[in-house]
Amino acid sequence: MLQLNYIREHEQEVIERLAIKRFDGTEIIGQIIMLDDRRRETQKQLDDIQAKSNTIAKEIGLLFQSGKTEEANRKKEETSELKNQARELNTRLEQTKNELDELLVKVPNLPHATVPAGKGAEDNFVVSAWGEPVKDREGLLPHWDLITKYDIIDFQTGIKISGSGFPVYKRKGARLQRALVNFFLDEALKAGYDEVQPPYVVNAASAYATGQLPDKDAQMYHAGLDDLYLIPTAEVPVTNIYRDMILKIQDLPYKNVAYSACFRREAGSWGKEVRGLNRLHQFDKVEIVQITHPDRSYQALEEMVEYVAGLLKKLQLPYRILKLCGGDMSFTSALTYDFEVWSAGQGRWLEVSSVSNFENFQSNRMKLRFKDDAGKIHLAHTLNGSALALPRIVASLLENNQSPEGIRIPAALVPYTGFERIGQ
RNA sequence: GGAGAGAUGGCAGAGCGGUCGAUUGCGGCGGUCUUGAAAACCGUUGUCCCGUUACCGGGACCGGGGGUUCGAAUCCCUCUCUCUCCGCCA
Repeated sequence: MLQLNYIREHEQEVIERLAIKRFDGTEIIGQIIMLDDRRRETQKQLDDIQAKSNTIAKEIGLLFQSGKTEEANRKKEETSELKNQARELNTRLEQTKNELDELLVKVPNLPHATVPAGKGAEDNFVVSAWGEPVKDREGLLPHWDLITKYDIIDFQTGIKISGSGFPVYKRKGARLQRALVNFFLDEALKAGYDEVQPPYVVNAASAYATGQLPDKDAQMYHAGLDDLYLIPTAEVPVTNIYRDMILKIQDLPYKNVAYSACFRREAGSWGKEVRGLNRLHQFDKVEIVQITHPDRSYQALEEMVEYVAGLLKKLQLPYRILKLCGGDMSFTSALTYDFEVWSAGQGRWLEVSSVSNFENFQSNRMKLRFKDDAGKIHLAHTLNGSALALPRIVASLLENNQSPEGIRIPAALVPYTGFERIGQ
């Protein structure tokens, strides 16, 4: 969430920047400042009363010790009124804090100054592109036909076991999954990321810290008996490693990579656009996360974008990089680049990665800070990116590399798959 | 799942109703000594909120929440977690 002090000191600027994200902050920002004023005022009054009570309590203690019981008892009576006042103020303070918090968590992150205005996906800005998308679809099959043809991914059996969106990967399909995961992890290690294996279920505090709660709870599977959420991305558990921590400045940046299965309910987003591997309830992803100094986060973002681009080049998949417009950005992000690969059999671009800088929006929620050389404490910046999500990579690999002789595996992946071709 | 014990500052570990934000040790930082280092000695060492923002002042925090009391790290209730034993088990 945004920092209160920043909101107070830059009220107009905050409202203007939120408008880029198509969020009308005129009313809520005013309310937040008003509630914070009330919070401060109440806090001040409460502190004063506590100070008085503390003084009297100490005096009573001394009186008892010196045997002046009568005087002590007289003093006791003085405190009862103070106690009532304190109780009242405390209740008001708690209420005010809760109201303030409820509003604060509804305000999205401010977009970076370079984020273009825009309504939705159609207004995203194409930053760069690489490779030659095959536009002639003559004789090319979409991946949902290819997986049946070669019997490598089985949606029907997945439906029997779990439901739609939970495919069973078989034979070379299963081995391709494992190969991609290992390839992505090894590449990240080479690029200096530390590998971690996080839990796949998280508590509410973790989901709240990265911004999945309170807004997007309908997108997560929830294990009600234990009140745990299945992770929609490894971003959640990996970033939460650093929750409530004060890091040493010289240890920054922290760079982690994690493979995990990801679970998404995708409530209300099913349709023909999302056939086959285009959208699943369970999928595999390798995620990179960085915790950086505020002065270095945009440099880190560029580095992460370069890194993801390198992966796609090694896989020889034509891609383009989009800078998301305000209207298409996520709630928590300050700047996001999306990667899309060309899918020849469907004749369209598929989003395979999203790389974002959250600045201190997540850090502020999760109290992720660092101490500088002077001993001062500041919020760190958090970033993450998919590197990469498997299903659409697989879709694109299958569709782009199909031939009468089968599906050709890109050279960089062959050491991991142990085969060069799917099919004959 | 059953029985018992516990949760205190970066770590270890005292305190069990009143100068306790907390003894002490280790670690960290600064200094004396030394050609340099080690050792020794001296000093310093948490976070958050509010006011002043040079200095400083007030408040809160001893796992979370609630209660008793003039006053709680200390007593009571409750939740969570950890450890030991038993059970179950990859």
